[in-house]
Amino acid sequence: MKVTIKDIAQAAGVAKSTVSKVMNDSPKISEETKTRVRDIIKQMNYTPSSIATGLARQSSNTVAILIDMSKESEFLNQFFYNIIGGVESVIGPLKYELTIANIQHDQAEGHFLHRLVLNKRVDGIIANTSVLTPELCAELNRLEFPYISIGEINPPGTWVDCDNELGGTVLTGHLLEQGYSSIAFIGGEQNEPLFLRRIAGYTATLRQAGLPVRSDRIINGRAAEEDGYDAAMQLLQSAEPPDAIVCMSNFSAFGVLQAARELKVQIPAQLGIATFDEYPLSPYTTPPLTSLNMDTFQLGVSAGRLLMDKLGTTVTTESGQLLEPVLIPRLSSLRSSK
Amino acid sequence: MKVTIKDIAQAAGVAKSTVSKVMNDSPKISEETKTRVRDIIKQMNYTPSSIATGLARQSSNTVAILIDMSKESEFLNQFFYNIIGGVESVIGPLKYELTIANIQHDQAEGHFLHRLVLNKRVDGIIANTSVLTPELCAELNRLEFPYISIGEINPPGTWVDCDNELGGTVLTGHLLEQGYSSIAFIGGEQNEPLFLRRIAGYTATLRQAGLPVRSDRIINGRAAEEDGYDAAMQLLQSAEPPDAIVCMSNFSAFGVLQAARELKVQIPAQLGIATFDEYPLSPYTTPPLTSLNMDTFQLGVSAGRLLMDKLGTTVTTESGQLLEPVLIPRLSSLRSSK
DNA sequence: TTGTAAGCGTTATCAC
DNA sequence: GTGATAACGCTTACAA
Repeated sequence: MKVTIKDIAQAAGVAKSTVSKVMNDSPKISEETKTRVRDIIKQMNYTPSSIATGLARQSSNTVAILIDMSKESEFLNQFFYNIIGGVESVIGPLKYELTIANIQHDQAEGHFLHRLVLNKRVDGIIANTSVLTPELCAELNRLEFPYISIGEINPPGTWVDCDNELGGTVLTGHLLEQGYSSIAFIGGEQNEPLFLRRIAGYTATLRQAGLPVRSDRIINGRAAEEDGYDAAMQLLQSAEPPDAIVCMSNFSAFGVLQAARELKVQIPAQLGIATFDEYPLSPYTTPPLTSLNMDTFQLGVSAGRLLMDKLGTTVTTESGQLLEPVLIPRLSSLRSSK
Repeated sequence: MKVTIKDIAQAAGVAKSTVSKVMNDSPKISEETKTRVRDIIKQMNYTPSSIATGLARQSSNTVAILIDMSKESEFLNQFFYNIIGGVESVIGPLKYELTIANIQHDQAEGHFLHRLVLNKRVDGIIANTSVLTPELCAELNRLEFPYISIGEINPPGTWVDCDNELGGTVLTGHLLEQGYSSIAFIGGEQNEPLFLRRIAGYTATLRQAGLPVRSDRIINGRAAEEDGYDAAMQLLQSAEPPDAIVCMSNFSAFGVLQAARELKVQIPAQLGIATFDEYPLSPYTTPPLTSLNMDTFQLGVSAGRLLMDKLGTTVTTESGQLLEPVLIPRLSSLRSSK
C-alpha cells in the first residue's frame, strides 16, 4: 500500500541511496537520472516518511510552543493565539512543524523535558517566563537545547518581549500631552515583572515632566474589571482625585469606565483613561478606550526567527529583542480637540 | 552524551528487547528484573526516543489541527484557540501531541496531504469545513486516514458542530418571551451554511409562534460592525421598524447598538438585541449584550474524543455530535423585568 | 556518478 | 522469562 524509498529504487532500477540523493537534490547525481527518478516519484506519488528521516537525521523538524493551560488567565489570553500565528508564519515556510504543548499534565515523568526534549520530539522550544523558570532554563542550557523565552530571562538565554517600559512612557506621555497632570496607575500585581517595567516608564515620565510620583496614586490589584472599579472608586472619591488613569488592561479600564459613569465623572473631560493592551473590545466601550497595542503576532515572528537561527536555518534576524508598542488614541483620553 | 536503550541494556546486563519490554510494562517480564532495569533507567535518566518508537510502531502519536491562517477572519477567531485547548485536554493525557498546521503555505508539493498525511507525520486530523473540502474528504476517505470535521460534512465523514439551528431558536424564542413580536435577523452571508442553519431556527420559531417571516426583516451582510450598523439603520428607519434584532455576531450587534444610539432608540425598551457568540466584549457594551455562548472548548473536546476513538485509543464517546448553545441574557433584551 | 552497507533507536517475532 | 535478530524507512560514509 504505502510506497517507500525502496519501491522507488526498484522501479527506477537504482539504489535507495540514489533516490535519497535525488530527493535532497544532491549535486553528485546526473540530471539524467534525477529527472528519471523524479518522474517515477511523481508517478508513484511517493512522499518520504518524515519519521524515518527524522531518525536518520536525528531531528524532528518541529518546534513546540509551551503553554500552561491550567492558568486560565494565561490560556485565555488571545495574545498567545497571535504568537502562534507569528511563529508559524516564519517556521512554516522553513518546513518546520509547530506543536502546542500543555505543560499542565506534566507531573513527574510526564514533564515536558522528557516528553519533548529528551524525547527528541522537538528541536526547539518557545515559551513565556511563567513556564521557563530559572531552574528550567538552567537545565535547558546544560542540555544545550535551543529555546526562546517570551519575556526577559537571564543572560545565557535568548528572549523577546514587548517594551513595557516604553509602553508606560507612551501612555503617560500621551495623557500629559492631552493636558492631564495628575495621573494614577492601576491594576498591576505588586512584584510582577510586567508591572514593574510598566510602572518604571510611568514613573520616569512623570519625573521628567517635573511632576511628583505619589504612591497613593498607584493602586495594585488584578487586571480585572472589579479591581479596576474598586481602584477607580477609591481614587475618584479621594480628597484629591486624579484627572487621568493609566490601566494595566482593558478590563481594569472597563471597571474605571463603570465607576466614572456611576460617579457622573465626565470622560474625557474630567478624567482621561489610557490602557495597556488592545483588546477587541477597546473600540466598543463607551467612550472607546485609548489603548496601547503590543503586536504579539510580531512577537511570535521574532521568537520564531531567533529560534530558527539557533537551529542553524539561517534567517536574517534583527538583534534587538524589544518590540515597540503602538498607541491607539481614542475618545477616552482625547480632550485637546475640545 | 545521549543515553539510548542500548546503554541501559548494557548497564543492566540484559538485552535491548528486555529493556523495551520493561518500558512497556510487558507482563512477561519478572518483577525482579523490572525493578532492576527501572532503577537503572531512573539513574541514567533515560527517555526513549519517540521518533525511533514512531518508526518502529508506524505511528507518530500526534494529531494536527489544520487552520487556514490566510483567512484572517478565520484565524483571528478566538474560537479556534478554544478548540485547540479542548482538543489538547483530551489528547494530552492520552500521550498524543498536538500540531497546528497552516494550510496556507501548501502549494502543490507542500500540500498538507503530503506534508502531514502521506508523510506519516500525524496520525489524525481535525479541521473545519472550509479546509476539509468535499474533494479532500474523499481523498482522506480513500486513504482511510482518520479525520474529524468541525462543521457538518457528508456521510462517511465524522463531524462535530454547534447546534446553530437550535441557537436560532433559542435567541428568537428568548426575544418572543420578552414580549418582542417583530423580530429581524441580520449579518449572515447569503448562502453560507452557518447562516442557513441559524436562519432555519429563527424561521421555525417565528412560524411556530404564528408570526410571519418577512424577507425584508432578514438582512444579509458580513458579520462586521459597519454592516450591522447599516442594516440597523435601514431597519429602524423603515416604515415598520422591527422591535427586536437577532445578530450573527457581537460585531454586528455593536453596529446595531451604535445605530440605535444615534437614532435615539431605547434599548431594550423600544428595541431588543440578542446575538450569536459570546465575545469577551459582550458584557461591556452599553447596554451589555444578550448573547448565545457556543462552548467551543467543548467542541474541541468532542472532536478530540471522536478522533481518539478512530485511532483506537478507547475513550467513552457520546454519539451525538451537536453541542447545545447556552443563552446568556443581559440587559440588551430584558424588558420583562420592567 | 552510482551502489553498498552500516547506522539511527525502537519494537516485535521467535527461539531458547 | 529472556535474548537474538529482523524489521521500520531513510541518510551517509565509503567503495566501486
